[in-house]
Amino acid sequence: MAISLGMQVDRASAPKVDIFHAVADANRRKLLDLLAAGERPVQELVVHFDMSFQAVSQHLHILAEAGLVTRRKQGRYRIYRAQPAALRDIHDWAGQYRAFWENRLERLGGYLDET
Amino acid sequence: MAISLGMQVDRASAPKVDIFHAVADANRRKLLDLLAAGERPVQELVVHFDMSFQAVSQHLHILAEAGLVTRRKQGRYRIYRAQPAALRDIHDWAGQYRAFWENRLERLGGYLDET
DNA sequence: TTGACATTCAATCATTCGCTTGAATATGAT
DNA sequence: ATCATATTCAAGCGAATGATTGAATGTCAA
Repeated sequence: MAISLGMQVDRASAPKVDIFHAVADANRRKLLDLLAAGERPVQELVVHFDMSFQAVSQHLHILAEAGLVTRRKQGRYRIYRAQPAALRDIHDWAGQYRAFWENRLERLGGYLDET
Repeated sequence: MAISLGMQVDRASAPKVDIFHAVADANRRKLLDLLAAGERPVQELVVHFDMSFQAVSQHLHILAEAGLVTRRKQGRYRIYRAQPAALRDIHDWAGQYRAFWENRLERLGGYLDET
């Protein structure tokens, strides 16, 4: 596949922001949900928020630093794409406690109180 | 069942703290992990942190407000117990993106860009 | 009763957060 | 060239966060 003209990709490196923190904000979760439906320029995301354009941009920046989105420059647009593979960590972490809501177990693992 | 002497239970009501926020802090996640092995008094939790006793107490307070732990007074101890059923919400939310890390799909749902 | 222990309450403080506004940069259209 | 568009950069601000310290409360032990 040839390289598209005027196209440049910012690759994700080592995440600088903790994903738990990135996802703690409801607006950022909403952004991820919107992007899950398909990549979008910032413009199309902003309309879903009652917030300034720049504020949305800042949230996207944080998501990018957490490795949850990547962006691609296309003309004067920045097209953001969801990259939520990192959410697997969160999924797995929460999944450790599955027994608590499935079987109403009160304890996990093999530990016992020795008091 | 008769009421145990010197025992009192603080029941969880409607959570006042968002679980995503409660879990955003690494120390609080560590507390949950410790408590998953079995209920513990604050004292036994503190030793695992490089932090003042009171700071740990504050974190436990936040976890309690999020409904992720309950506490029981036993003598002069406060025994905390994990109640991480609410983590199911987080687990389910992150699970929405499962396709991203399982099949490397780049899009979820039925949405398409109509640009 | 006196004192040690376990925990919370309360005040304080530096840092971070989420947001706003205004300037800067870059691209496309005329 | 000029101007509008799309987005980021940067500075500032009030509010929330995470921690500390000291005082207060309650329980056990001598």
